[in-house]
Amino acid sequence: MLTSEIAMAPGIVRLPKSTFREHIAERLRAVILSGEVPPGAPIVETALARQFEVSRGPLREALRQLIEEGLLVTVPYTGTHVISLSVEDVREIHSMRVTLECFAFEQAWDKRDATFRAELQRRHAALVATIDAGDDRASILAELELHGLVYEVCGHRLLQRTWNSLRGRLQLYWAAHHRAHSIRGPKRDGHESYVETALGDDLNAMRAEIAAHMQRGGQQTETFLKGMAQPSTDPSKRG
Amino acid sequence: MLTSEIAMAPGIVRLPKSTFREHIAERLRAVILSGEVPPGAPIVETALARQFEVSRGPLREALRQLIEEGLLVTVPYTGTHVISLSVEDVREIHSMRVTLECFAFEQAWDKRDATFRAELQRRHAALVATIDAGDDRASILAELELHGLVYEVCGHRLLQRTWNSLRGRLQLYWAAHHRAHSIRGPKRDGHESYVETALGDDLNAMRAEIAAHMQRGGQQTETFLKGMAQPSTDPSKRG
DNA sequence: GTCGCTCTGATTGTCAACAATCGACAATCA
DNA sequence: TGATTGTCGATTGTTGACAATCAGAGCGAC
Repeated sequence: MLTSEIAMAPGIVRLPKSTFREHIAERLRAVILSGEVPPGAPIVETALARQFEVSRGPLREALRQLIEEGLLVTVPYTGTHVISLSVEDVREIHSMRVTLECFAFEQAWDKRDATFRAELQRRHAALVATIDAGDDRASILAELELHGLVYEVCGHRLLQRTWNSLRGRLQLYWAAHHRAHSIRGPKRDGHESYVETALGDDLNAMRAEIAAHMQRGGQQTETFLKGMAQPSTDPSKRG
Repeated sequence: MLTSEIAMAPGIVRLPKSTFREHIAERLRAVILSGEVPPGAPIVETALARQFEVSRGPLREALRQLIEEGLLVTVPYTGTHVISLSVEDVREIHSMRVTLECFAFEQAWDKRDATFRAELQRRHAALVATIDAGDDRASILAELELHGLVYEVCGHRLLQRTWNSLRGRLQLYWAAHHRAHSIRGPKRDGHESYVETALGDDLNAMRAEIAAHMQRGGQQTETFLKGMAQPSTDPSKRG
C-alpha cells in the first residue's frame, strides 16, 4: 500500500513525485531491513553513489533520512554504518511494544467492525502459511503486518508514526536474528490466543495477552542474545 | 549538560566535532520551536543559505533532519514550510503524552531516590518562578523540563528518544499557542498535585494524575482551537 | 466571463570538483 | 624497544553551477 498516493477522485490518484533521494532511501532501507546489509556493516558514500548511479548529493540526503529513522549511525569525517542493537536495546523495543500496542487497542477497541475481524484473520492465516512454508523472511513481514493492523485501524496518526519507527528497529533485529541462527523457522506460530482475544470483548484480557505475547518473544530472544553482548551503537542523543 | 563532551583527563574534554549541518539544524530548530518562525511559514533554501552564509548542500541536509523530526514538511520541486498542527494533531499529542508518561513513571517508580525528589521540586519551583515572573517563553521550557525529568530518570533510551520527538511537537504547539493569544501567562501553575503524587507511593494514583493533568491541558486548549480549524499539514506517511 | 494555453520567474533537484578531516602505517628518537 | 610524530590514502564535508520542475501571470479563443 503506497501511502504517498493521494486520493483525488474515484480511480484517480496523483502519482508521487519522484526524487532520487526517495528511491535510494526506499531501496537502502529495504536491503537493511531484509538483513542483506548486516548490522555494523560500513556504508561508504562513494561506493553507494556508484552503485545507485547517482551523485553523492541525493545519496547523502537519503542517508540522513535513514540516520534520523534510527537505522544508520554516522560519525563526522569518519564513516557511517548500520546500527547494531544491544541486548538492552532489544529489551527496550519489547517493553515499548507492549505500551504502544496496548494503547493502540484502547483506541481501536470500539472500531473493530466486520472488516477488521476479517482482515485480522486473513493476516493471521497468511502468517501461518509463511511459517508452514518455512519462509523465514516472509514470516517476519507477515508478523509485522498482523501486529500492524491495530495501528492502521485506530486512526491515531502520531501513534502509527511511532509504530513505524519502532517497527524498523524490530524488523532489523528480527532480520539479524534470523540471519544469525534462523531459530524462527521451526517454532510454532503462537498468535492464536492473540487473535482470539483481539476478537473478544475483554480489553483487560487483551492488555494481558499483549504483555504475555511480548514477554514470550522477549524470553525466546533473551537466551539467544546472552553471551554475545555487543555494545550499542544507537545514539541516545537527539540530533 | 553537553552529552558530546567526553571526559579524557582532568580539565580536558574532547570538543564536539562540528559540521555546518549540525549548527544549522540546531539554530533552525531553536527559532522554529521558539515560535519566531510561525507554523505554516515557508522555508526557502536559497534565502536561508545566504542568511547562514553556507551553500545549499549542508543546509538541505539540516532541513532533511528537521523534516524527519516532524518539524518541517516539504513537497518536491515546490517548497518547504513549518508544519501547522490541526486540532486532531493536538488531541493526538495529548493522548500520546498520557501513554508515554505513564510508562515512564512505571519504569522510574523504583528509581525515585533523594536526588530525583530534590530535582523534581527544584524544577517545579523554577516553573512557578517563571509563571510568577510572567515569562511565557521561559515557562514553556520550564514545564517541559519538569515533565522531562521522569524520562531522564527511567533509563529507557528508546522512550526518551520518543519523548524528544513528541516534545518538539508539543513545544511547537505551545509556542504558536502563546504567540496567538498568550493565554498561558495568567493561568495558575497546576502542577502541585502532579509533583505531590509523583513523590507519593501510589503508582495508580500517578497514572490517574497524569491522565487528569493532560485532560485539563487538553480542554483548556480545545476551546481555544474551536473554530480556527486549520488543515493538518503533518505527513502521516513515513518518508 | 471562463476555459485552456504558453511563457516566465522562482524554487528545488542534481552534479562534479575541491577542501577538510580522519585512521593507519611508517619513520624517528629517547 | 617503546612511544611519539610525520605522512599518506581514504572518506566525508562543502561549494558553485547547471538542469528539472512548479505555480501563477498573462493572453487569446470560445
